[in-house]
Amino acid sequence: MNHQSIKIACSNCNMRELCMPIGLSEGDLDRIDAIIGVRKKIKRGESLYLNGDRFNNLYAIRTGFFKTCITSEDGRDQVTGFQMAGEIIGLDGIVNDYHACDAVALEDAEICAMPFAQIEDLSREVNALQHHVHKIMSREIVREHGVMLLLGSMRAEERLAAFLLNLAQRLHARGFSQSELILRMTREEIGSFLGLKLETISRTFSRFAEDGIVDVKQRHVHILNTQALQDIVNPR
Amino acid sequence: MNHQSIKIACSNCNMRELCMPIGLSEGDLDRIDAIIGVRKKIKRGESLYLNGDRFNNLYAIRTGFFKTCITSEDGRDQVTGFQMAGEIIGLDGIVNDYHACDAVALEDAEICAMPFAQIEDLSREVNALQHHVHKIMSREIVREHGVMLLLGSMRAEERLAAFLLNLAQRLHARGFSQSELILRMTREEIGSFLGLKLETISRTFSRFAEDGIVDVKQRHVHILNTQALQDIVNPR
DNA sequence: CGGGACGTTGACGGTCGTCAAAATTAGTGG
DNA sequence: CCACTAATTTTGACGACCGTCAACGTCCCG
Repeated sequence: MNHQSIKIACSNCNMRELCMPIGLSEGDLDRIDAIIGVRKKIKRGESLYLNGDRFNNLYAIRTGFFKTCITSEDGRDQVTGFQMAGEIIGLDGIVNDYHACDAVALEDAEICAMPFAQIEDLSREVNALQHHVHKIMSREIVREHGVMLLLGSMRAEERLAAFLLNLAQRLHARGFSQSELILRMTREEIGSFLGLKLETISRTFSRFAEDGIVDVKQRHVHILNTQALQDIVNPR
Repeated sequence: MNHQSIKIACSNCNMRELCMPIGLSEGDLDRIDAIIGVRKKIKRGESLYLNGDRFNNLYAIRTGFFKTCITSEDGRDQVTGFQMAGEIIGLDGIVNDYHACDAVALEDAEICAMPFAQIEDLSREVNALQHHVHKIMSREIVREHGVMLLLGSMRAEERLAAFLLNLAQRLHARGFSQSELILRMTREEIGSFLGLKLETISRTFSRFAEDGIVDVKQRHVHILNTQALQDIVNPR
């Protein structure tokens, strides 16, 4: 598999500052580079792993966009998150050695597979890596607390406003526009994540558009009034 | 502070198999014992930590019952979980060095404070401890996925049935009855956790009682028909 | 024994889900 | 490149579920 000319390495990955600890020495960075196993392309619609798959790797997203979702016994579906470049997925697999959700690419994507056993080995020697792994997991726990607040106590407009602001903020941190974004997921997937039906998502988008808060053309969203969205999320 | 006769040690803690990795050597267990800093009593209604508090410790619950909750800027409240003996809380603080939620005792409780810096130090040397910490965090992530499914796609009856089954199962794992339990939290706190209002909790309890599924007297709950609860959660 | 917190129940209304149909877009194969 | 089908989105009408408001009942603790 040596047919690519570009060296695969965290050291020259432009997502480094997002998924790696900062202030690593050259040597330590090289050691981390060394445990990146496979770099793989995932086509839109394909899954990186499925519920029940044996857990071996964490995955760093290099490019592309994923959703993670769980399905209950009786077929209920819940999107638990949307992940973009620089984010780490697969943490759900650690506890039982089997993945507890599906990770599906919403657009063509590239990931770096990082064998978790090697991460544990190396993090015993590189303190910054150890702490970084802990922070990533803690961040995910805190993020999910926020989703619980959203699902447990917000109305449809508030949920969608919070969702849009969160997406825009994360995209902006990656160098994209603060106000223009392309949704990589369907209304149904947004609804599943937000605990609403796709019709409600569509209607709420239409209402935002009527109110001049956003401009929506299918999956192209232009946020015209960020403050208004914030006011919807956090009514004084 | 040497006024207690009983030695405080994981080695003689009856919650050990719940909060410690299994198969540790005597020596390793002693080393873990050594990092347990303070054992503290928390009275009902008092908080172990609050949102914004500096993060220093993880806490193992020896006895008692806690809730964790977050409050949004505009005063919305969300209970993110209920924790009982043998469970670890405080993981939310790792990512930013500040706690991101409140932990409040719902009955008089005792906790062991474990300085996280020392946990990281020791887990570099004791592989089982390192992996155990990872598993605890991953378990919390997976648990929260389940809560998201509940909040995002279940109706009131289903949520309460799932909640009761979960509580009963965890209490049973601690040697209590499978079918009888005492709720340590108010209807309002149950409602906050389940994304429902307290009146809905009360009404749903009444409906379960009418149907002969549970016997409810204030906070005493007797599950008369576990299968019926499971059928409510997972309709065929 | 009294007061406050907690719980129950009823009536009513709003938000969002359900069902349905039509419009628009995306994807596929000829 | 176009035709055709499938998938997605929008919009409307209606109803169910749960929230809101209110009153009352119960328990606990000082």
